[in-house]
Amino acid sequence: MALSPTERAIGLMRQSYADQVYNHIKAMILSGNLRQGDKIVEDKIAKRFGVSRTPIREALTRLQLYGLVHLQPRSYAEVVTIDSSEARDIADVRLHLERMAFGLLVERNDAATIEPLQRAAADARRALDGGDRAGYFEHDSTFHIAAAEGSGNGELALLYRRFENKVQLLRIAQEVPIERLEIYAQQHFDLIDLVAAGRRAAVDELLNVHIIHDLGPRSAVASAPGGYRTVRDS
Amino acid sequence: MALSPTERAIGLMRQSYADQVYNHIKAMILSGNLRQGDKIVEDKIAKRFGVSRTPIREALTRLQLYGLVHLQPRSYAEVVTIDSSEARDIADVRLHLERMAFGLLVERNDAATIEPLQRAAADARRALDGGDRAGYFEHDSTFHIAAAEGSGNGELALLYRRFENKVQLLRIAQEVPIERLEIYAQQHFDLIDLVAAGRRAAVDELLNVHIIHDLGPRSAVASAPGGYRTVRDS
DNA sequence: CAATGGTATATCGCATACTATTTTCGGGCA
DNA sequence: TGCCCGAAAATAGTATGCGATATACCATTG
Repeated sequence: MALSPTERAIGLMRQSYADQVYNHIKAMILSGNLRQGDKIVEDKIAKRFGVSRTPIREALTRLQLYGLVHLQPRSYAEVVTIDSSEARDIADVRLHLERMAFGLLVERNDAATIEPLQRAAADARRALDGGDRAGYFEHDSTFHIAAAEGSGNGELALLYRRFENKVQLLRIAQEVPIERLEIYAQQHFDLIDLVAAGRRAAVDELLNVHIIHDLGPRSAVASAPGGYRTVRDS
Repeated sequence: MALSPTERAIGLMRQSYADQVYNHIKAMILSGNLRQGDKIVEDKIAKRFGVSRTPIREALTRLQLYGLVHLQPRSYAEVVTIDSSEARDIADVRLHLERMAFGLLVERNDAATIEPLQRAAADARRALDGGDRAGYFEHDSTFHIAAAEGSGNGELALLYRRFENKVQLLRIAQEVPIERLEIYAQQHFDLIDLVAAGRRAAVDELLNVHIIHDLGPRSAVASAPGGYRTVRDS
């Protein structure tokens, strides 16, 4: 796993082992390759990757802080398990973060800013049409992260990108039926249209539908007037 | 730095060195003992604490993820510096998180939940009266964390507790004049009263004043009608 | 004198080895 | 049979050392 002379010659800055391991484990979790509650042992992973435990530990520390694994002191780590109450909490927090992000997007009213959302929405649509479930989740994630990034608030983007890990974990675990994913995919386009139209209240309402969906009521959100039915009726 | 027989006997689980170092450095940063941009060298700290670099590195990794230090790969770490643009972003995100928290508090309408806020507000007031600036910040922090905890949403509490580190760093760095702190201290009580009175819109408005204060306009927040003047007029 | 290059030093990244704690498991005992 | 206890295995926490990289400083050159 050493650096090849070629890599060194062209000055390619390689990721640290800790980075690589972090990305790999995260991908394993978010792809469902590692399931909730699965045991993670430093030594095993170290051997699998052919590195020492030191970078593994660093990667696990990060995964813990991103909320993807639970570290039992002196014992072993496991992939976090999210119960239904936590799922509601996560969705609720997410709703508020996204409302902030989309609110700022509406304010900016900048076509260039929402272009990445367009692309992500289209990619998600395509993945779904191709029956690529994992691919859909990936692009769904990208869509919402793009919204946070496009808000212009760097802290929000940072916060959201971290938080999104847990959201993605939920997406995997919930095994949402494909018909519902179809609806979500369409809502992405609707959101873009509403943002472009500057219809802030309608955006809020649609976000509520898009994010809270069938988790049951619990949130402190106030419904915006003139609820969401269809779009392009402005 | 070893564990005494007594500690072991009563089963006191001592924190790991990494934990202790983490807490200590964090306290140094949040107390202003380490200032923005200050260089942090693993070896120096290791020697100061009498432990090896390994737990130091773990502590620094965590501090980085909490947004308090910046780790330059292969170089050294430094305390993060927050420019005015980032400060606005942080305040804006904070406002939205707190609105969510206080919104849930209003909904719950539970006296027991608000009690920790009462206590923190009183402690802050006392600290300020005693001229204890650092103490005031500490209790100010506690007040807002208590609100997040009291919201009943565990994810929000988690998110806010992390985010609050940066807020606290800002509090230190901004060197707000004491007269303004007096105002803040009063607003804590006002917030509690408004929550108890169930006046959600007024809470929102006061939060806006309390958090955004003189950072200049930038936020996407809509002003609630019937702004904030005085309290106890319900 | 400024810019450039090179060398020394500072500092981190990772591997290895050791220690302390937790977990597991089997055997003795009620 | 079920439970408790103790030993062994599993596992994380920490220390130490070496190699790699970044930074700083100085000399050289135009």
